[in-house]
Amino acid sequence: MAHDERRLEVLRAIVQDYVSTNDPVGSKALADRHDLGVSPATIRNDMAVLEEQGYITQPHTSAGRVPTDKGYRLFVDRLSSVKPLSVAEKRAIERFLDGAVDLHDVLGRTVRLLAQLTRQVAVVQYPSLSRSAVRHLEVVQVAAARLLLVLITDTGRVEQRVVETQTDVDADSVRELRSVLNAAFVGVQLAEAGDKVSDLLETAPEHLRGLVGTVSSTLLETLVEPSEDRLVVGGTANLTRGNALDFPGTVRPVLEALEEQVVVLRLMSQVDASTVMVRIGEENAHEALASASFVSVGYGSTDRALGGLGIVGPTRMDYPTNMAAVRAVARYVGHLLAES
Amino acid sequence: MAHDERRLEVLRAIVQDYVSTNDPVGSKALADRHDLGVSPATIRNDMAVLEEQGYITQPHTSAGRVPTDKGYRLFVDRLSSVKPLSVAEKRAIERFLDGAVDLHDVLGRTVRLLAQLTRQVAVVQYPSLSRSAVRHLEVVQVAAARLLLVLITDTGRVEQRVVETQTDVDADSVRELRSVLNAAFVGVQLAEAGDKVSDLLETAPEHLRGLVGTVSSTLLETLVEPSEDRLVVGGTANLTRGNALDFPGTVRPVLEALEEQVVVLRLMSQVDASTVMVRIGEENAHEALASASFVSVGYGSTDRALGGLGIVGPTRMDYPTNMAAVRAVARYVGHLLAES
DNA sequence: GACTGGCACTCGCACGGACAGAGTGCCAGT
DNA sequence: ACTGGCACTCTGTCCGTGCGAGTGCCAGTC
Repeated sequence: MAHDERRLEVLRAIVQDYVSTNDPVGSKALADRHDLGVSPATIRNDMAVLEEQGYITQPHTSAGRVPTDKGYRLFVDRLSSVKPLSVAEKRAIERFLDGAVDLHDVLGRTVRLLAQLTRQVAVVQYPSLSRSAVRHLEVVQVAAARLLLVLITDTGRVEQRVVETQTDVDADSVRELRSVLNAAFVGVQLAEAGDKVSDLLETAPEHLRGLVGTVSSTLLETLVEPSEDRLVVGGTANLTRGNALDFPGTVRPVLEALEEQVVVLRLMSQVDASTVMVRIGEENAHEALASASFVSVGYGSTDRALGGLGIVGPTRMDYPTNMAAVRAVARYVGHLLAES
Repeated sequence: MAHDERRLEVLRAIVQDYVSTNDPVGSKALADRHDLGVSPATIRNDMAVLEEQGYITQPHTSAGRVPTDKGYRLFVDRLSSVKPLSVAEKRAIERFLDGAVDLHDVLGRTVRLLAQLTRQVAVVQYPSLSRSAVRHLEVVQVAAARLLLVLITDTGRVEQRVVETQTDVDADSVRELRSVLNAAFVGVQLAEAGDKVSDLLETAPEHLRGLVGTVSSTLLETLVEPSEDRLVVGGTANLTRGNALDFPGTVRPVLEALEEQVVVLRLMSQVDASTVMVRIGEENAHEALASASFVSVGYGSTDRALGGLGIVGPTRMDYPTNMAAVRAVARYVGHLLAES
């Protein structure tokens, strides 16, 4: 029906105008700025219907309309296409990320880049341990009965734990332990390392059994602990830009949620590497983020997402552009980590 | 002179009241809340003098007085004593920090703890590389001509770099390289590692010269780079508490400075472990922090500060309590890192 | 039946005056 | 040297008014 067509067109126009002007948009302004081919009065009728359907709302009687979460949702799903980045932006991504010296540096640059491109808060998750494989295990003796265990993954993460042994350990045992561990674990996915541990306990040389047991249990702890999924946050200053309507009252709860990390990590756990995920306002199912949107995607090869990255901002954001930026950065980071 | 005595007493009272009530304080309120033994009129005279001397100021004519940076400085230097922490607080520190599994965890807990204790933004610096010694150097081959170099310090930091070698390397060379490097560097302060490198180039076996050269130069880069001084920031949500007077206009520049890190790190470079450093407002000599105070101290043993930690907040803060908290946390962190 | 122009209506907001309250500075008195 | 009293200044607030934006509705037109 031509009717519905135009109504959606009106919704699209409202979203676009509101995002760019930062002001509730009225029928007259819409008619002026867009070629809808109808008069403000007609647009008003359409708006009344859109409001009834819950796509838009007015902050107060004599103000223009503002999209609701549902309105943004429809916009993202059906009314917009991801806007390709400019060549300059692609260049910027490369220039910004090349020259990173290690994983920490890559992620630090990524979060700054993303914050700068989108002018929102950026979040980047460390490659999930459970999706990494062991590249090397190092054992360093720091005291007679204390070992430092260092785990290096193929994704560049380095985790360390101190292990207290029941008895003193000599240098030979350390050497032996190191080669036993590496022989058993190198190349193994961490998610499957649990199984290997039991194997190892049986096959390990007699005199090392105790040591291997102690060390292995620490190793397992390191992996099981899901809180070890780290998050880098940047660009929080961007929260202070924008409209008073953007966050009701204060940005405080958002800042708190970002520091909590847990909240964001939970959202992040749902990403996959092929499609950009958008969570709008109340969809986030967490009070602090009820007035925020979260745009994220997994990075890594398409068949294996190593972790996620994304942005957090007001629901009033430029979704097409931001989705493009998030996707582009994720791709580049994926390449970067794959080849290191 | 009894005069001056009382005037300082008045200043102290103003600072205390302003910090706790968040409102400019007038002569009457002062007379009511403190036993100064004189009438409001007399206090007014004292205040006029204090204002003339630049210790206090009034936001506008009919408001009470507010301390200036200079006023806070005098308060910190001469009018306050560091307030000891309650037993409960000391308990909280121990409970909070014990059970940390590695350096990252220690610093993460520290920053949360400090933010919670002081209700300000907390910053913690990673142990400075230049003040750490090598505990172990690990070389992992990740491709025919690519090595991963992992540096573990006695302070628990782990740094990694990828090294591209000119020619392919075989497993034996890697092993040899590893032992040569460890023999040369283990126990050496990183600040002095530069000297060792040239020694090593001469003493290393002929066939390893090239390899040692390439690896060493990367190693040096890692250390020279001062940007590798990392910073953990937490409790930024606390910036949104408090008075409109606290930060003129917006907290934005403060957030930006915290993300920059460089600014804070430069301030942090001046800490020592024995005395708590307080920088008030304009003293920070950086525009973004002109309305903020920075309270910091070094951690580590008293003779060797490994790094710094502190808090950033409005100049209107409870200095005695916050200084105590910063010092107490630094001590505990120092112990913790010393024994690991 | 769909669209449009016109019109009355509702609000929020900016402006301005009046007012109360807080706080000061000054002065004369003890 | 201190104090009580007093006039003064300034801000924040409340209220009434007018304006403008934007709407909803209705009668009229294609």
